[in-house]
Order: sequence, then structure tokens, then C-alpha cells
Amino acid sequence: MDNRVILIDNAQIIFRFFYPFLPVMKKKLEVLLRQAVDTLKSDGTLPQDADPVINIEHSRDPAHGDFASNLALMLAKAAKSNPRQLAEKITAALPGDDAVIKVEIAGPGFINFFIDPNGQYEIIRTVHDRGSEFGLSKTGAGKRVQVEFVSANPTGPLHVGHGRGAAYGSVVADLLEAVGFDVHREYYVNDAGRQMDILATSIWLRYLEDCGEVLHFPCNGYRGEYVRDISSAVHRASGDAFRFPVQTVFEDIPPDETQGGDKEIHIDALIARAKTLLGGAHYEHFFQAGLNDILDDIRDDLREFGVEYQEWFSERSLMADDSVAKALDRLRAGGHLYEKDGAVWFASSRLGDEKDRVVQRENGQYTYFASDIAYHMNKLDRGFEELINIWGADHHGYIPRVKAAMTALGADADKLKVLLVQFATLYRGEEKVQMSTRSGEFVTLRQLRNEVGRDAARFFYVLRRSEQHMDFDLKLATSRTNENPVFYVQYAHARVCSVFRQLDEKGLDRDLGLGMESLGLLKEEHELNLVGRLSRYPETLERAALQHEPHQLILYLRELANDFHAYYNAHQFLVEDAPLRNARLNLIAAVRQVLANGLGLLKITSPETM
RNA sequence: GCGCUUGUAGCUCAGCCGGAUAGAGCAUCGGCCUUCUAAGCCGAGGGUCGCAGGUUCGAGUCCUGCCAAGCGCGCCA
Repeated sequence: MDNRVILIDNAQIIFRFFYPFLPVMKKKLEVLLRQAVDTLKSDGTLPQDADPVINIEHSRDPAHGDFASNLALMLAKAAKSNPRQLAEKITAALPGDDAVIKVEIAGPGFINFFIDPNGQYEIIRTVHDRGSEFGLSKTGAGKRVQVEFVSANPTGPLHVGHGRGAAYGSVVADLLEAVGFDVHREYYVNDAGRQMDILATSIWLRYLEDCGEVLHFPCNGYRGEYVRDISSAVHRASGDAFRFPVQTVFEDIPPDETQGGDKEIHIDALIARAKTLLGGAHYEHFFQAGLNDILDDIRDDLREFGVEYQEWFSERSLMADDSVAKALDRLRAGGHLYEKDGAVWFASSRLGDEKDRVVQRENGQYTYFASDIAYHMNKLDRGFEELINIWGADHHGYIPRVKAAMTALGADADKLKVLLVQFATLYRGEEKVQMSTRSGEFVTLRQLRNEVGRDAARFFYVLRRSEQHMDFDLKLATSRTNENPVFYVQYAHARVCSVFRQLDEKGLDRDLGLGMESLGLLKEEHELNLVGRLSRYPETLERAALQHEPHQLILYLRELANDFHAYYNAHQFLVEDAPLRNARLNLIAAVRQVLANGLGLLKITSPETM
């Protein structure tokens, strides 16, 4: 949470810096108010050290004008004046501006601004001119940001739980890029460690079954059907080359849980047996068969879901080039490591963690945390100015130790922002769905996509704030009814397209230039609402990106669609009056453009017919 | 027990670094298709913003305590 606050502060500094280049009314008003404050400072009404944050918001109630500022309320104390009187003085000191047609003081001391609608029509021209680039900005100023997301163990296909991280992470990355950051998307492949050994061993055991052996499959092994697919591919390619009799394989192996033993001890013994019997090279054959097959599947799956990475970073590569050892050396040099009980510990508790953490086990093996330290050192060495990690919320306890590692490595821990994705409960109608990778009884992302399609899946996933617990009802998500909110936005887009198709059929023409000249005819309340809504798109995009909250964009698109649907029902666009018709067509063309831009950012299609 | 996250309408959730009368979708009820797609629109009902204090001109929003839920507290990843 702290990080987020810091980020927003940064964003505001960036806002101010870029302010003069952004033709946005809100920011124009901010400058006017700031000038008024300066004037009042020089005449002694306000103390010299007054440096208020200028807060301007869109008025909810049209009676309160278009924008409102609470400046007088905030400064009243410093000015030793009551808010309404101060508001009078601020208003008097406010420089004139053509776009501002009226300034009012209301309520306890709000300053309400009324904007000339003729100026607001300009947004329609801007949307037309900038087209698919409307809304993009350079706020991020090319700052290099790395976004790591999904990073699921390559031990099985992605399930619907990973889907939310994939959708959220990719949209966060795309949003940041849209507002001018230089974004590097990365998937950390956990291709080292015990889980991978369990996978390799599971494949080998299934392979032995393919060879005709009959055996007890460990309850802690990977039982999914995909494991059989991989094993049978190996069997087809290599025949019985890696076959051993069951008696040899299971000789002296401690019993499994179902046999009255311990499933962990049982599977570890089988892994050791696999390595002994197969030998390094042949064991690696099974290991790679599993890794490659599953990773290819994950790659395809994500690509089809609209998620692209710049880099797939292998955990094994950190082992191979001694990065882990080097990272630990760096910590050791800084006095952050010590030995206890035969293991090597990182003194993370001195840097805000709950307790110290083992980085190298008694048996000499590095822990997962050790490679993660090396991975983050690698990220820092690559020169990223900001690191964003998107994790499942169940990993939140892991954050302090990684931040401690960043500090110990000599970096600013605030460079790292961990965004948590909550995935609480999966339902199918009323029934709770249990998820377990090991048992193979889970709903895959691919199944979800096949059932609902990419558009609905992505929309559903980023509809809510990421750290919010969420009930995911598969029945609802898989329904092709109007309960599925993505159709509402897409329908608005399709409707605009339909209107333009009707143009020919009705024997009417469109004159873009005439429409632009006639924008002043758009006096209806629905039209003014839409114009105002369109002008808010750039700031919505910026806020959604800087706060890492894609749902704000979704919310905006729904509101825009709602404004349009209401307009559609209230007024006819294809009227005989050519100036009015063309002005309206230009307005709804702008609506269509912004809908398409927003949906495009979410990698959701904008259908022309539905 | 400690830590993180969350608690807003019957359900799922918004609520813009504190601001004017707390919003949307779904569900319920009532209207609108001979006119550009009714996957739509208009209207109604529905709230002790978990509870109790505190901060101040003003609190759903900030602070403290309590209650409840989820998650985390490995030489697992």
C-alpha cells in the first residue's frame, strides 16, 4: 500500500511537469487557480508558505457546473478566513479564460466552473484527428518498467486461477505502455526445483505404464491427463528404451500415504530412484520432455489469450551461470549472511522481514528464495527503473523478504512494486469448485476460453479491482446472455457501425467537414453528456495506468456505452437536416473510436455486427 | 497467537491522494419495438457504508480498538 501512495505522488509530479502540453480542461483550471493563489500570496491574503494541492474534480451534479474545486475550503485555515469569503477572493484573483464562461461559489465554499460547450466540442475533432492514438500520452516519459506476471510453474496447463493474473498483468503492462512507459513483459519460468522433479518422475512412471508395467502411481505425483500425453509421446519415439521392471523401480521405496506411509517421503524416494536408474542424461530426457511440452502449451495458451512477453526467463539459467552464487556473495560481502545449523541464512529480519530466511540448505542446495534473490539482482542489473511483480495474493507473506533482499543488494526497495491478484473462490452456479493441479481436477484457462471466448474472459477478469476477493462463477462467465457485461460495450460499438451502414440504405450522405462545422448544433443533454464523457478518456487512461487499475478503464467504457445507448434511444441520428445529421454522425464516430481504443487496449474485439 | 488483505443495496461490485443528496450491473416491480440492432432505453422499490470511538468546517474514504471472512506465518515452490 505504501508503494502505491508513493507512486501516485510521483504521478502527480509527472502531471505537473507535463501539464503545459496536455490540452485538458482540468489541468487548465489547475493553472488558473495556481495563478490566483500566487496573486493572493503576494498581496498577503495567503501566507507565503502556502503550497496547496490543487484539487479539481468533475462535478456530479450539472447544477454545480462542469468542474469544482475545494481550494477555498482547504486554505481557509491558513488564510484565517471563512471558506466562502476566501473563495470570493480566489475568484476575484482568477485570470480570465475564454473557455470558462462562469465561475460560481456554492455550498460551504466550493468554486464551480462552467465551461463553454463550444470549446468542449473540440474533443470530437481531436478524437477524429488522433484516431487510434487518441488517449495515448507520454506521461511515463520512456521510463523503463519491467512487469513480471503469471510465472506459473511449468508443471501443468494454466488454470483459471492463472487467467486472472494473465489478464490483469497484460493489461497493466499495456496501459503503462499506452501512457508512455517503456515496458518489458517477462515470465519467470520456475524450471528448477522439486516440483519439476516430481513432474519428470510422474512422466517416467506413466511411461512405464505405457510400456506395460502395472504400478502404484504416487498420490503426490501429477495425475493430469497431460502427463500421459507426454509419456506416450516419449514411448512412441523411444519405445521401451527407458523401461525398468516395477520390482526394481519400487524396491525398498517407503510406502505412499495410501499405503500407510508419508506421501512426501514416498515421492522423494521415487525421484531419487528415477535419477539412479535412468542416469543423468536419460533423466534429463524426461525432464526436458515435460518442460518443453508444457511450456509450449503455456506459450500458445497465453498468446491466444492476447498475452505476449518480451522475455521468458529461466530459473535454471541462474543456476547454470552461477548467478545465485554471485548474488549470495554480494549479500555475504554486505554482511547479510550467516551460518546456523549447517545452513546459510539471510538476515532479512534486520530489513523488515519477520524472520531470517535460509538461502542454502544443509544439503548444499539453494532454496527457491535464493534464486529469487539472484533473479531480482539480475533485474536490477539490467537497469530497469521500476519493477512490477504480479503475484497471487497467497504469496503476500513473501514480499518483505524480497524487499529486504533488494535493500541488501544495495537497491531502493521501493523500486519494486508487488501487485497482488486475489482469486478467492470458484463457483459453478451454487457449487464451489475445488482446484488442485496435482489431482488434475481443475478448469484450465483454455477450457474457459473455449467456452466463453477470449473477449468475455478478459473482460470478466479485469472487471474488478485485482486485490479484491472475487467469486468467479463459471456458469455466469460461460453464459452467452446479456448478464455478461462485455456484450454491453461491444453492442454500443456495433450499433454505431450499424448506423453508418444504414446511411447508404437510406440514401443519405455523410460530410465530415460539414459535421465539424456544425458541432454547435449538438445541444441535447445526451449529446453534451457524451462530449463530456469523451473528454475524460485520456485522464481515465492515465489514472488506470498509474494506479495499475484496469477496472477503471472498464468502468469508463461501460459509462460511455451507457451514455451512447441512452442517446441512441432518445434521438434519431439519420435525420434529413444535413448539418445536424453530420454533426451527430461525427459525435457517434468519435464514440466508436474511443470504444475501439479502450477495448483494443484490453485486447477485446470491437465487433461491427452482433 | 502474529502479519497482510477485505467488510458499501437481496447478490456481484464501483466510489477519482476527505467534499455537496453514497452509485452501477444482476435480481424484483412498472413502462418503451410500423422509425438507425430491445444483447437496448426510461422509471420504482431496495442502505445503521461490519461495530464503537477519534481527528475536522466536513469521514464510506484518515487514525485507534473490537467483530467477521480470506490468505500467509517451511532448510516447499
